[in-house]
Amino acid sequence: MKFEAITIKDIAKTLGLSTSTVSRALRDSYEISPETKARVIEYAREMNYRPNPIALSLKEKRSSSIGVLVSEIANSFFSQAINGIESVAQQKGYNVVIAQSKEDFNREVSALQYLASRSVDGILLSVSSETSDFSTINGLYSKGMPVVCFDRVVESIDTHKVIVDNFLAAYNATNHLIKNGYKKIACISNAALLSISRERVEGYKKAMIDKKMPFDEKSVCYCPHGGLIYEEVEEVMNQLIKSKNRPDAVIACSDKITTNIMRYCKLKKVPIPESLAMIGFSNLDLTELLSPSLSVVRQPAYEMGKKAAELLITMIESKRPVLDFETVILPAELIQRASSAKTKTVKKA
Amino acid sequence: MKFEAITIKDIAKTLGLSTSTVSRALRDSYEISPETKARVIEYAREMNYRPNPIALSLKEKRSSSIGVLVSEIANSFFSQAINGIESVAQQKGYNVVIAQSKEDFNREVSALQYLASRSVDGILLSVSSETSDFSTINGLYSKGMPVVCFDRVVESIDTHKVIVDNFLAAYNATNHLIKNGYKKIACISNAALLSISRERVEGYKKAMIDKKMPFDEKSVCYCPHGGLIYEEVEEVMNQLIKSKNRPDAVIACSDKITTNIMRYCKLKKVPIPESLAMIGFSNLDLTELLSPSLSVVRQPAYEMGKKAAELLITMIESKRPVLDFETVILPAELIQRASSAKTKTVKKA
DNA sequence: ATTATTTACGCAAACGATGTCGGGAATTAT
DNA sequence: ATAATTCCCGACATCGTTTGCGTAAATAAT
Repeated sequence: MKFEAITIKDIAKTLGLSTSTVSRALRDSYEISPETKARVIEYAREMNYRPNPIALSLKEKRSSSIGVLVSEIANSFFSQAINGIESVAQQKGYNVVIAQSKEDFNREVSALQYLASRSVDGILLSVSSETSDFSTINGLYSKGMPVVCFDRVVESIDTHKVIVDNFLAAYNATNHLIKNGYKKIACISNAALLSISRERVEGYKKAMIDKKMPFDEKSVCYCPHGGLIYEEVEEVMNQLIKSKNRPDAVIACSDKITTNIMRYCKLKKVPIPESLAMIGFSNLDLTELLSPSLSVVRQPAYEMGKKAAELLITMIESKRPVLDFETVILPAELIQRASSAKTKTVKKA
Repeated sequence: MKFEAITIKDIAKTLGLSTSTVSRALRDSYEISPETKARVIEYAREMNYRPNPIALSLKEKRSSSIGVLVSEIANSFFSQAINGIESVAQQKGYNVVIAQSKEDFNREVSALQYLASRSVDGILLSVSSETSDFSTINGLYSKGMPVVCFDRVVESIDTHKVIVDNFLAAYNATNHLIKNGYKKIACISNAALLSISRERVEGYKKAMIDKKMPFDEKSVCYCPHGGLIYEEVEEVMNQLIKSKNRPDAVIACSDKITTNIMRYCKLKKVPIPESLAMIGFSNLDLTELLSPSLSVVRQPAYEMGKKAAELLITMIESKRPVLDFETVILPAELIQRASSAKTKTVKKA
């Protein structure tokens, strides 16, 4: 099947004009007589003419589109961020091409290369949890492709970045558990490579040390696939639960890890918070409806997307190379609910 | 900022060849000598040359990309469907451009028009709940743009369609409530215009009539925004709860309606299922973790996306106009959990 | 030695739109 | 009446790639 849209050439032919004249008439150039303009505009409207964006892109060397590369769109944080990105993009006349890495390094590279080959004017990137080799993105960036990192940033490239204060968020979340009387707090994090993992784990450690809590390196666990796979969470949880130093609370550092821990506790009949308290990073909008209602660290995903898109478009439209870069750090929100509430068996510290 | 990728012209210049020769060498044409081929291929590899897809699109009049238009990607059903779509697209060498209507007719029209202007080779469409005027999509389709509808279909266009057996799903869900002893069952549906709404409401009605249950037209309610806005669900629920014929169970016909009813019941302290049983259409993957665990009708979203994408790509690649169309009807899954369980106060019917 | 064929490459057109340039006709100035 | 100036519009090149056609040189056939 083929879809043949009307072109400027078709209009020129039927109206007995040249393509240049039609083009100028449509762009309301002063060198076209009012009568000709009217004829052209009327006919174009009638035939529902739209300029071919592909031809424009080729000519202008820009596509008026931005690429977004995230690990998964079926993830509340990212879909909310994309909403923020779209709101800005639409307003500024860009459209958004979304690609998923699924936390897979090879998919990330091929997605980047597709986006790169001039089909987008810039890229918003949140790297996959597998990625430790940044040569593809570095290569693109050094050749002049505007890139803004959000959430999971690439330290090695010097550009705008939009993140949450992960350190403080984890610090506060851990503190909240400590205040509620929990003593043996474990931390289950995303892949160790990720910036967000490091920052969150650091926040957790600092809180534990500041409050002089017993702290054991074994109580920090990593899920290389970010909890996407239930079994990796199961394994980590089994280890924690069966260890002689069984934790009484846990902080989960990603959306999927959070929900998979809840699933685990339900399956294994580990009552929350009585037997294990928990708080997790999550952007799901129904954590209040879970059983028990879930204490969460919520990231301002929509705002992050918005800000990242604004920075990217500024970069794209800047005439001269951008030299000083911003790292926007937004605060996360701590929402206290039943899953981390004080339990009677725990004496206040 | 500008990103200048290497072109065939650059290669030609440095190697002292013509663009045609380079092009042919890269496509392994027989009329290029092995030595020249080797030179060109080696240099292209070295410089990481990629053909400009925009130039290709212009020349070939195809973009090797398909457009997906859904109401919202931050919706489990659609994000799962998109995953299915992407899996097929990637395998067949297409990339996916995603657009959201946010249930807004104007956004839908402008998204369609963007996709239309030759930037995609075909469109996968699930219409917005506001749409009653299908002239844009009809116009595109009649001009030869391949379109496949999924989930929310447009009856007036004759093309491939991929849906769930909504009638049967709602029939079974209603029956399930009846079997568990509920008598006054209300149905809260998405916008009345949508195909899925009509089919689901019909299934509900049929079950009520078959089982000789008291049936009142007032027990069918509609949310024009598909439950996206909490307040519209609140209003409907207030009416139902306060009516003299207060229902003892409810069937919710969309994801957002389902979760917003739960939110309502939690806020208003309406115990589920004791005071109001419920079952809802939902593709969330943590409905088991809700309080109470939620009975759901689950759609095979991933498979629907896959099938729809396959049909679309077949249409796109078909040499002659496709004339006989398929309507693929997949079964939904009924998952019984606590929210619709029998309660002691209800005698078995 | 002359002609025919093959080999290996370049030229130019095309896709749709825009912008630069140039020029014919009509109007105004001299 | 002639020169100068507007006013409108068309021809052409361009973006990157592919492809049909032409062709010089090399080889093969006569």
